[in-house]
Amino acid sequence: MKKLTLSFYQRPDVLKIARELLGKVLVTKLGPEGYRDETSGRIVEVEAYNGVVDKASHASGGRRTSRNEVMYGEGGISYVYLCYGIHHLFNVVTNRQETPHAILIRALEPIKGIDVMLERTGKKELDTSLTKGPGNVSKALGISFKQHSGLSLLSKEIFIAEDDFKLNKKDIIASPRIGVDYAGEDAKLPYRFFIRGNPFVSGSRQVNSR
DNA sequence: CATAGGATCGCCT
DNA sequence: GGCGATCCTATGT
Repeated sequence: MKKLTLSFYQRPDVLKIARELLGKVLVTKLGPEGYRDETSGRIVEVEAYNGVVDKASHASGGRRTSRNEVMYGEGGISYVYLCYGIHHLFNVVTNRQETPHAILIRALEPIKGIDVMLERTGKKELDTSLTKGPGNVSKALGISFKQHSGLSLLSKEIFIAEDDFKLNKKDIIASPRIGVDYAGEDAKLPYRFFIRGNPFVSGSRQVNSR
């Protein structure tokens, strides 16, 4: 496995990067047990947020607050925030400084540390709900907004790597993003990408466009 | 200072 | 498919 480099994250096309994140492996090594608490999973569902011109983005219209400030940083860091008072949502910041592109990681297929993930989520056995949906992803991997927002994705605590897994382009499906109805016309943009037929993909409809 | 609402989830019917 | 949980953040006075 090799870590993705800054040059991967700092490219200008957030849609392309989002597609390329499918099949990569998100790894966290967090908690008191250090490396023993390693958890990882293959990314099977993402959503791209295209900066200031995207009404669904927290950075829409150049909005800049203490919460979303890290979106304006260099590509290759995390943006984690609290949603509905309960869920921590993990994003990858892309592009260069001052261009607030981000990609929400919505679902993983668990690879390592399933026992640790079960412990963190209070579940008894592995089923697809363990890492299906962005709230569950963060919970299983131990990611929280206070501790992990703005962290470098080249750090040893949180990073994304690639192994020899290959994904056929035909198995990538695009659809509108979920839960962004407030964004008007932009809610219809096909900025959600997922791996066809993967059981960990969230949502009831696996709508096909592309 | 007060208030409304959210890039969700899981349980209920 | 409907709804309550739960709390931080943004915004307005």
